[in-house]
Amino acid sequence: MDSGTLSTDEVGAFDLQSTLESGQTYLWGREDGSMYDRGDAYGGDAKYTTVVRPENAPPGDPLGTKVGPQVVRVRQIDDCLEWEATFDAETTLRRRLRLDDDLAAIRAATSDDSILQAAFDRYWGMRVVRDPPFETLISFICSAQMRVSRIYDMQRSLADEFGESVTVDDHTYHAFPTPDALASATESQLRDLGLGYRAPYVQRSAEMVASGEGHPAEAAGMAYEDARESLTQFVGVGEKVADCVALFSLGFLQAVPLDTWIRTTIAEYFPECDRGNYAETSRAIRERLGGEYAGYAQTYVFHHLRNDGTERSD
DNA sequence: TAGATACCTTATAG
DNA sequence: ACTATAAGGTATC
Repeated sequence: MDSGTLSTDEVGAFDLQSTLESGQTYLWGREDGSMYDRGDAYGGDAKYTTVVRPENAPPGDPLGTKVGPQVVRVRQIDDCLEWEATFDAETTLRRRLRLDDDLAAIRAATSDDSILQAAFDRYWGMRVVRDPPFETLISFICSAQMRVSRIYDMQRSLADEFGESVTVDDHTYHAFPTPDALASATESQLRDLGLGYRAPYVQRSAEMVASGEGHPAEAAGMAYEDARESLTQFVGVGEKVADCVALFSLGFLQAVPLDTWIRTTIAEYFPECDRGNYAETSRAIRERLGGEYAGYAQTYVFHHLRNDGTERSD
């Protein structure tokens, strides 16, 4: 196993638990098994694991020289991010966790509204993630009308059932399924995993990618609103899910997914931004929150409201 | 083209 | 215990 460390001196403030347990990514698991278990506790120094595929690596990433699924584990001890992996994972971690983002500059470019500043203060160091496009597409197709903890369970079930396995240190992990694997699944098999009406959406969208009809990564080079429109070609993907893929995978930091939480926030704090339809409301709240970094603002507000809004965690 | 409705499943509130 | 409601919406009519 390779290993290494990254400190805040190198990458600025970061908060691993908030980054990985804020409903942005469903590709990591906690070694203690309590991912998204509220109630049980603080995972400040928990160890997180994910399985990555060499074919998802950008040019120059040491990951790209490997064959078959690879494993990365990370934990945060105070100001230090410690990792161990079956390859030299620093490049991958910097990219996937957006460790090169200048958080202070991003915050400075967003609005000074109290709700947003409270979220920044509370979870300072949280990063927007940059997950692989296909994985993100499927995860957020599954997210429709679903709680975060259940979305996570569903992705875990998909991986266990259809993903390639890899064993490290006597522990077996499963990679996220390939487009081929999910395209070959039947609706009935997917319903058995509890996907409900999302089952045919997942199968058909996977089939589109597997057959070459389209790929979510193709939207990366487009102008933001064209990218969002393009992503809705996939079955089960409307404007909201398209924004999630744009933000959490394709690097469109201006994307603000209009979910139930942000809609509540708009009604309460920014009623003038409600323009009656998705596209116009999206533009208004994007300009209001932070323009090119509005998606970062949304991610902080979402996590803050979901974590501290209605429930008492203490 | 805008608006209403059905849709799987499960955790939680009442 | 039992029912109603809502959960990071979308497709269809």
